[in-house]
Amino acid sequence: MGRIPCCEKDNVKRGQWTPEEDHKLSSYIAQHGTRHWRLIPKNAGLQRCGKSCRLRWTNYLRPDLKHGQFTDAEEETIVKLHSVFGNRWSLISHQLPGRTDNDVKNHWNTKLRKKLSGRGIDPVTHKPFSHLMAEIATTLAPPQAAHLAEAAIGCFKDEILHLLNKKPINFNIANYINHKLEEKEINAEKIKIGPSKAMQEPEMLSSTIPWDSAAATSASFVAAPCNILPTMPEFQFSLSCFGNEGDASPSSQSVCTGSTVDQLGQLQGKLEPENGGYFEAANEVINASNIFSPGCVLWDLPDDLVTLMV
DNA sequence: AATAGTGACAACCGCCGCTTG
DNA sequence: GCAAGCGGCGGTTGTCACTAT
Repeated sequence: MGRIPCCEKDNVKRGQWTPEEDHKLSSYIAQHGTRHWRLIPKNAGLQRCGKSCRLRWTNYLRPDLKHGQFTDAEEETIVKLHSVFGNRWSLISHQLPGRTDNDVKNHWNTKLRKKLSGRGIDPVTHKPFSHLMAEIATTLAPPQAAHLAEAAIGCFKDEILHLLNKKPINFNIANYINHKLEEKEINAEKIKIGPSKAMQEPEMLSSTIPWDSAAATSASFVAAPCNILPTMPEFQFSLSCFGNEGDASPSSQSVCTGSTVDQLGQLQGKLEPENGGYFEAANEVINASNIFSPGCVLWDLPDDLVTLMV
């Protein structure tokens, strides 16, 4: 036996509120207050459910509400509080005068979540994606870790997709390698770049001139075969930078397949680019100079996962 | 110009816990 | 102590405007 509904569904209006309805509700509440929501629509002459009236009032009509854009400070507060309270929107909104739980929730779901993802941070745990993967790798035995990692990637699929689609970083490996072959001197530090920097300055990665080591911190990479790959004269990865400083630990090796960039040849075999020569060059550079340090991981995603994502 | 896709926001739904009789 | 009712909450869906194709 369920609960008795708070109003008779057949006799109530639903959907968008009209200005007239807003006026009726506001006027009534100004005179009588907000006690007994069940009685308010009846007394105010509204064909609405009491619950609907309450929502309309608390989320929109209340005079103390702010209706404009969220400020940077407000966003920062939301992110901080969300890292502590999770989806306790009411709790969070109480710290933001003039904002309702619905406002905060909507803003989080439409903007902040993606913003965090764009920075390589899992919006649920507020940890860098690479940390989560590394945790999985270090806490579980390889078979379970691989399984869980696949599940995790499934969970992060939207975020990863967002990164790949919205913030693509086309790393022109050919130009980079050519440049490095000329230099004959590779410093692993030079290929480490902080994710935020990378997001801000993607051209650093596509430039024929390698990025500035001054910008280097550390990073892990997710590599998925780009669908433009076969058509490009140069081999390209679609790379997304994850992680923060300190990520470059051996434990952050790929838990999907156990492959690191040392196994680029395998990746080559999988992808079968027409320009395999670049892989030879890549391996040469890698072997000679440790271009990708062990901590810099190419996530060699299983084909079915890639298919899912792409 | 038409259509599809996306983002932002508003509103609804169902569950839960507290209050009240 | 118990059940009904209410208000609050978080998740989900609907709607509209704007943008891209």
